[in-house]
Amino acid sequence: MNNVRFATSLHILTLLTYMKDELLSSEFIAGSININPAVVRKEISNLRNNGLIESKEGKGGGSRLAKPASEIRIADIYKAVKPASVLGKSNTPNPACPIGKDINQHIDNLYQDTENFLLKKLENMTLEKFTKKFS
Amino acid sequence: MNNVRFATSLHILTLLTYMKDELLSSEFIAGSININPAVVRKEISNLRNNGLIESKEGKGGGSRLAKPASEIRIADIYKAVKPASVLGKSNTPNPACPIGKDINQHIDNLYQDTENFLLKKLENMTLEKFTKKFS
DNA sequence: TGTACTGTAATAATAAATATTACAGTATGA
DNA sequence: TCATACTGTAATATTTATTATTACAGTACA
Repeated sequence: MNNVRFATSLHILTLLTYMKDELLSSEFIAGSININPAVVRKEISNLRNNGLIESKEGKGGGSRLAKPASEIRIADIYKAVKPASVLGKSNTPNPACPIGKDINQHIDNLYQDTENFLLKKLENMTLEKFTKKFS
Repeated sequence: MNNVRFATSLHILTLLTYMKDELLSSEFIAGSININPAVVRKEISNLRNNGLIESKEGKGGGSRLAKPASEIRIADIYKAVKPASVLGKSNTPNPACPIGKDINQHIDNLYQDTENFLLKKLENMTLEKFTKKFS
C-alpha cells in the first residue's frame, strides 16, 4: 500500500470518535487533516458504504460514527481502503515456462495467507483503543 | 503495496533456486516473467544489494543465489522491495488541531507494530519452502 | 578481437493517487 | 419561501509512482 487513504480514514474516524455527539462537516475534518474537503467527502462516502459512518445532508449536516468505536475494528478500516494485497500485484508470466506457468497460483496463495494473517491482527484492534492513546 | 516488485523478485529467486547450478541471464529470466530484461537487471541489482543474489559479468555471465534457498526468508524479499509501510503513508495534518497534532505519532506506532507482526510471519517462510510447492 | 553478457542511466509511457472545481440536491431556519 | 450551509458526486487536472524501453560503457570469455 503506497497511499495515504488508511491514514486519512483513520484520522476521520478518530475525529468522529472524539466528538461523537456532533455531526462534523467535511470542511472541519479537512482542516484537521490538511487536505481538500472533496477528498474527505469521497473518503467518507467509502466509509459509509462500508457501514462505518453515517451522514446527514443539508444545512447543519455532517457525519458521525455509524456504531460505537468499540465495534469498529482496524481491520474494517484496512479492508475499506486497501487497493491490492499486502504483498502487491502479480505479473502475467510466460505460460510456456514451467515455473511461469504455475507461479501465480502459488503467489496468490502466499498473498492470501499473508493477508489473512494480517487481518487476524487488525481484527483485535479497535478504533476505541486507538483513540484512547490521545491523552 | 500496489506494485509488482515482490512478485517479480520472488519469481527471479524461484528460478535461481530451480536452476541453482547455472548462471541465469537477465534475458532468460525476463522471458519467464514476461517483462523487459532491463527491469530484471534492476531488480537483480536490488536483490544483490540485499545480499540475496550474486552476479557475474561478461560473456557467459548471469546470476545465482548468494546463499542456499533455505537461508533466504520471504521477509528478506519483502524488506528488499517494499516502498512504504503495510498500511501506507501518512498525511501532514494540522498541528493546530489537538488530534492532528499527535496523530502521526500514533499512526507511526500502529504502522510499526503491524509491520513487525507481518515480518514475524514472513521470517518463518523460506524461499526453499516456497519453491517446493512446484511439483 | 568479436561476442554475449552485466550495470546503469536516461527517458518515455502508463497507471495510480491526490487535488481542485463545479454544481445539483437536501435540510434548516429566518 | 428563500438564503444558507451543508452533502454527494462527477469531471478534470495535477502530481507522483510504476513500469517499459533504449542505449551504451564495462567486463569476461573463447
